Amino acid sequence: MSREPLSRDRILRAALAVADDGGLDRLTIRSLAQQLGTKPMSMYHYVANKGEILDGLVDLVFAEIELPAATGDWRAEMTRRARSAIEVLRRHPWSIGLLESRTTPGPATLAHHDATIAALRAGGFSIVETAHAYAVLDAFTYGFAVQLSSLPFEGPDSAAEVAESIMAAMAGAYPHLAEFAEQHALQPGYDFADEFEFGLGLVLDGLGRMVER
Amino acid sequence: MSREPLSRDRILRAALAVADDGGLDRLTIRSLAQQLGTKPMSMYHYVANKGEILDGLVDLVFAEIELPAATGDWRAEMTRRARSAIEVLRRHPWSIGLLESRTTPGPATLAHHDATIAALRAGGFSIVETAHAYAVLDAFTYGFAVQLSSLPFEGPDSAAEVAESIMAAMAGAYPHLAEFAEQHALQPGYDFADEFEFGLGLVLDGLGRMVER
DNA sequence: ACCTGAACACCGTTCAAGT
DNA sequence: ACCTGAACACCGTTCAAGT
Repeated sequence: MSREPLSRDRILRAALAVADDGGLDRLTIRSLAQQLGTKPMSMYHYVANKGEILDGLVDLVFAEIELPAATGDWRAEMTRRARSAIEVLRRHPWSIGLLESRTTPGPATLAHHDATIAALRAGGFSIVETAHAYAVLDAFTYGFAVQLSSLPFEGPDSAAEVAESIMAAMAGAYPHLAEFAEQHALQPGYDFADEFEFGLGLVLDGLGRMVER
Repeated sequence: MSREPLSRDRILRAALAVADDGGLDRLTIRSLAQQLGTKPMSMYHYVANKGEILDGLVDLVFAEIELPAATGDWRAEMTRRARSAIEVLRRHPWSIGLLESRTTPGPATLAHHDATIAALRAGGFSIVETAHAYAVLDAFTYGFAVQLSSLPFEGPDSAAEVAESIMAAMAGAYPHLAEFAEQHALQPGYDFADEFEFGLGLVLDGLGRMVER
């Protein structure tokens, strides 16, 4: 089928595709080789081991996040960056668990850090303030992505069904949780993703106060 | 060696010990059996599969986090809870990647959620405000734990050495990142963990403003 | 009832061999 | 130079058998 020669790039793009539609568990050297129309061992000419593929994937995901610009309007740029990051992590939920375990940053990852620092500095943040801002922004954004990905339900329909049954057993032992679920989280219009804008606004407001005083 | 009979509890405690000193990769059914002085298949009388062991581990970790009390002083209770969570996650870094992938909460997990909601409600938070607060607090706390665990270095000594060499290659391509690292992150007294209190304070201040107005 | 040996269908990776 | 078959040391889990 695929007659173009193997390459590190082609391997990584195929790995991204496999992970996107089967999750990280489905991504094995063997399945990857099959998807590429080669044999497992062929790939070891382009990557040292599976870890290097995972590192490459993390960098591919980072590359999809919009880079902030050093315009001086740090709030607009950080908002755009955070929203883009959440979108990208929703698109590649399998990557969330990976970002934490891989400690060898690739070029796109480094470029992303560089652009973010540049945008904050251009907005008037000192180096110490930049450190504060970066830590709290990324902790919030990344943590929110984790929460989103670990919600037990996908659609708003299944949510109610799944939870309703748990609820009955729960009401006695966990009254506050039960009340919260019934009156809020299980209501028709509820979407946890909406909490992102509140939290992001809260963090950005706090940072605004930090630099103004 | 160990003559006390096998039990779900004994299996989970052993699994926690294995994960604590070898990481999650080292925790296999086979290694666990050996640690317990039994054979792999014996454990299937107490747990359905490995996933159930992982679910149990997550609940054991949750059980270690201090429960907030419904005293009305929500800020003190949320501070205590967040600090405790970070401590616990540092003690069991392997669990961080697990919390996200396991979607069947155990009793300690549910009790934790219940107590947190109760503490916020007792502090005067409406249900909607509780949802806001819980989302942003947990996103920040959990995300910060992830950042901490993915730092490439442990001690403050190795930090400089590891990074110094990267820095040289980096300075050209990523000038802002290089400047930031040199002038801040690689300075002797720097400890990323210190950013936690800043971020937590920022989030709590924001929540305080939300409930006061 | 509780435990376990053998076996199955998988992994990532090494090593020696093909073209 | 690029690719690959066979093999090794692992996995989690099923199934049938032991006590």
